[in-house]
Amino acid sequence: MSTPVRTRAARKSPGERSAEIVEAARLVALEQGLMAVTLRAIAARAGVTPALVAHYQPSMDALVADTFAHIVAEELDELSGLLAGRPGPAERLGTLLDTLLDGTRDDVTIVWVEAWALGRRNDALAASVRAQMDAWQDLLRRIIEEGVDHAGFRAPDADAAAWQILGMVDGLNAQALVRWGDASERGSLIHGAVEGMLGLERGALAVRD
Amino acid sequence: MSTPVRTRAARKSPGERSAEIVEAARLVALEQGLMAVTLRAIAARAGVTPALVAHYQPSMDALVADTFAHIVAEELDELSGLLAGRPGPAERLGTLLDTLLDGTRDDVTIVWVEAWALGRRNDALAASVRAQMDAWQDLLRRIIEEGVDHAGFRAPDADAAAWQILGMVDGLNAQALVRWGDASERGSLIHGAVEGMLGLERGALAVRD
DNA sequence: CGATATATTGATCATGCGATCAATAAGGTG
DNA sequence: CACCTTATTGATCGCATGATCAATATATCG
Repeated sequence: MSTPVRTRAARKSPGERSAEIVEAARLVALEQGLMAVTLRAIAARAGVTPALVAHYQPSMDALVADTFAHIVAEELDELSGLLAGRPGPAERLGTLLDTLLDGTRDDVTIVWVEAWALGRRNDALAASVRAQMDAWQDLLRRIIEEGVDHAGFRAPDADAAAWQILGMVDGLNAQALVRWGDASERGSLIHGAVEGMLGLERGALAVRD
Repeated sequence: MSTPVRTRAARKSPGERSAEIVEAARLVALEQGLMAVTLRAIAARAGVTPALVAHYQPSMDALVADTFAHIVAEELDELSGLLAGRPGPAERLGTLLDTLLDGTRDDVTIVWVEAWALGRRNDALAASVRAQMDAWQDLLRRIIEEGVDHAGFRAPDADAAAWQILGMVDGLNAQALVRWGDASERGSLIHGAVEGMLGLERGALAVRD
């Protein structure tokens, strides 16, 4: 067996150790969901004792909330960077939808779904979920507004359209957690719906590489 | 305090007791979510010992799956009955959307959200979720097909449209679990989106009583 | 080099979970 | 009424959770 003989963890500065613990929590959440983010799971991941994890965190509720925010904010950053390289609103919107529904995001989706559920009993998590929802809606809304101004999008209310699209993305992804899901089928669903909602012709959001 | 002195539960037939336990599980799930469906919670609700609840159920996984199916199927039945009284496809679709997003369904929504999450580790539950999703999509698809035939709906693919709408309904409801939610705002979002997707004029799905 | 501050640990507690089983008591039957 | 089937229970096990704290070991500083 490869059961490593546990040796005492090297002494490190609080800042460094704290960052390691947050990172371990992030990995646990992505691999097994937010509900699996426990003192012991994080400790095992970080090569440390549960007591040390507890020592660095005020409470599990706060740790779960931080872990959620960390995961989602990081993905938002990455996607923002990816979108910056796209020429126009239609390409940006198409890339965004394809990225969010490409079928390789179940790990992040399960984090969202569990956050909605756990948020009912974890106020800090609920606040974090609200903030992240707003951030994503904001990104989407800006693209739509830009498209209305410069790419022929027809959206009388960009704010509402952004919520509608975000709702459908979240709903389809959540459903896909349990349903056998052909990613391309899901992608086609969201493309068709969004093209219809924004008055675009079919295929307008197709990503051409 | 009103802590009732526990007396031995009256002896009942297996069928009757089993039904009581299923009903108690249903109430627990609606009040506190699927994750709170435990032997002890059900037992307290049914006025019985945990051992008896265990005696009547093969496993908790199966009990949770049954509870989910019971709750969702019952709601589908009720809604079907309600829709039967509506004159045409537009009225049926409008009533369906208003019912699903009227802001008084958080108890059922939390059951759906937790079912998606728990379904990853409970095969019976996942199968049940799939079946119920199909049933709801079927109801929606039939209404859309009828609308295309007789009420001017423009949906080249009724099957896809039903999945799109169901995705948006589930997504918006799940988000509303954590977000302060003005129900009328959500209703307006979904009405607007669906009217756009089906080529209907604004207000076509408004429910007129 | 020795002293001090503190990062780290092992042990332990209280709680809640599903599950099991012998013991008990209630109801139906002869 | 007596018997016997079985619905119901209390006790208990093994496991996992978050939390706490005195004890220990290590890095840093004087």
